[in-house]
Amino acid sequence: MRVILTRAGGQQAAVASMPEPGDLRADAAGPPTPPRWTWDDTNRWYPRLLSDGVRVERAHDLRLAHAILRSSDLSADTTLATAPPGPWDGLPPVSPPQPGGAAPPDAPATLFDLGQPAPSSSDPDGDGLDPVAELGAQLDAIASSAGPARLRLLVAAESAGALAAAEMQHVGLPWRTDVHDEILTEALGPRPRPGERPAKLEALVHRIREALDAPPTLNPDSHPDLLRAMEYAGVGARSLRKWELEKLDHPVVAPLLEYKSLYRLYTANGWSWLDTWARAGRFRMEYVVGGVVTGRWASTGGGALQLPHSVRRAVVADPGWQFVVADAAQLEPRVLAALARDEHMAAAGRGPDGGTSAAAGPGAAANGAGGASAGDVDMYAGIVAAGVVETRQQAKVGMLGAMYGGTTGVSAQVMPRLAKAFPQAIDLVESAARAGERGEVVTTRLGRSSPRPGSAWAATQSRAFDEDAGADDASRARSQTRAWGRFTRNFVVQGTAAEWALCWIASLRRRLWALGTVPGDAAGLAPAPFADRPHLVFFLHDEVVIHTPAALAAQVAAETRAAAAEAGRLLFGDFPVTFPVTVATVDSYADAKD
DNA sequence: TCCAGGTGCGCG
DNA sequence: AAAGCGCGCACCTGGA
Repeated sequence: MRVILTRAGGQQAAVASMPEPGDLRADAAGPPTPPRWTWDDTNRWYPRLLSDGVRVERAHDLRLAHAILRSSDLSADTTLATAPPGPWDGLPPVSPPQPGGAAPPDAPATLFDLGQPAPSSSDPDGDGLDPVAELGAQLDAIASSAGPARLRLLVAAESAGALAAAEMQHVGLPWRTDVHDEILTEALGPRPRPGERPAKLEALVHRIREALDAPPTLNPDSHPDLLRAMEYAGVGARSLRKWELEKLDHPVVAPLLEYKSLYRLYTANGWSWLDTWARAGRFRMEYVVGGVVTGRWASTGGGALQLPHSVRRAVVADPGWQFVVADAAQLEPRVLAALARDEHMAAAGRGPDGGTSAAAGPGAAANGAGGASAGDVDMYAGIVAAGVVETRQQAKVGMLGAMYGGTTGVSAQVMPRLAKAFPQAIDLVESAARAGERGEVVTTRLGRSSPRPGSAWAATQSRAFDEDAGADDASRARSQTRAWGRFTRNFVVQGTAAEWALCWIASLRRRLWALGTVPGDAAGLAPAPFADRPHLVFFLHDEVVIHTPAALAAQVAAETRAAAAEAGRLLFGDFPVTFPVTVATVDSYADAKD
């Protein structure tokens, strides 16, 4: 049974899909399945519900699901995918409201008027965005696809991710502006007046000019300026990259490297960042769910996914609360092992002894403050123990090379040994690369497909075959071909890892809610509906931060591990791959360093 | 004065 | 172009 709810006046429609009768029967013994809210864009509706203290358990985000189903190889033959481009294609995401900002013009005063009769379809704005028709088309596309179960899970996970993202935006990341200011003052000197450099930067500029014997007009922020001065002084640098400068032996190198590092802190996460982004003790980032082609999240505003380690000291839990910081250990190689169903590689991931030790299971003990416990199931150590390579560093660089397409250095050296030990895993990434080189699409475990190369790609390829094509035309085409192969090679791994992470947080947010509130009166500073409950505050590809009443920290830690195991089962069934999680219970994010 | 492009670095 | 993937952001430059 699907119940359609429209607000009074009907300018906007939201659709709630109620449990099917079968679901109700299956749940007869337990609590009823909560409704799945279906809407055009989670960020149009959910922030307002959260402001009213309402949490939504399940959702179906039509915009996100459309993007997946439209391009998935699994649903390529469906009506939805073969239809001409429509209004749901390329729909820009709704930007969530900023706290204190004006309500968006189309924000409804109340979400629903339950007295309204349910329409069978709705296109109130006449913009072609009919959520009822679109939901029907999507459910049909999933059902008639080549992988209904996979796509159903992917759409559910993507939508759950949208809920989690909106919730994290709602509560914000606890941020101590006073601690941040201390960090800055310590590194840069006191906050400068507008238009002036911080004292420590100014001193470094003088040292740089001195070392180069350059005039006071030398602007260290101007690359052409600086390169010219360095050439004149005979430094011999081709660029200003850190790794390049480090190779040089010249008095300017040390102050210049220090200047670049501090300059970065000052411009990217300095006082003006603080003024703009850390309001009222919280950093409210805006996640862009599905913002990366591979399915990873992107972010906009404040560089939320690039918070330097040097300022994480400012992320401090509220009084009486703690952070549980959980990190999926060696996520991508484990995902690769499972994707390829490579038993030997999966066994290496179960630890140096192949997983026979009791500590290797998902039940590995939760640890106390500052501790971490995934070290004994280090996959790279497992690869060394299996005799594939000599050192952990070789294992790590080799695996990264396999997944990224490295062709030189250590990664190229150890590749033959990896290919011999783990033929199925290496075959998988190699065929993904070759498919990309042929201009073909590759697809993740749950059905997200890579984009096709753009028109410029084909143009470059055909130019290489012109009669008057030169050697550089050919080499340009070849390098472009290889680059696209590296992209598709990585896509299957990064994209499937992103799916694992979506399932992880989807499971986790459900488990955290189920932990309930703490006994007694421990309402914290977080807004409703999370004021007295553990909740997610940060997500970074393979890492989560949970803000929790201290009394629940141990249970939260256990749930992060259980959720990781559940994510593994959802994606890979009973294939014996493990996803150990490094967990730290801390007062400050900086104390969770891996 | 605005904008695209290049450069470099933060994160995973 | 480091040795290979994916991002966001700040700055400078040079042209409109």
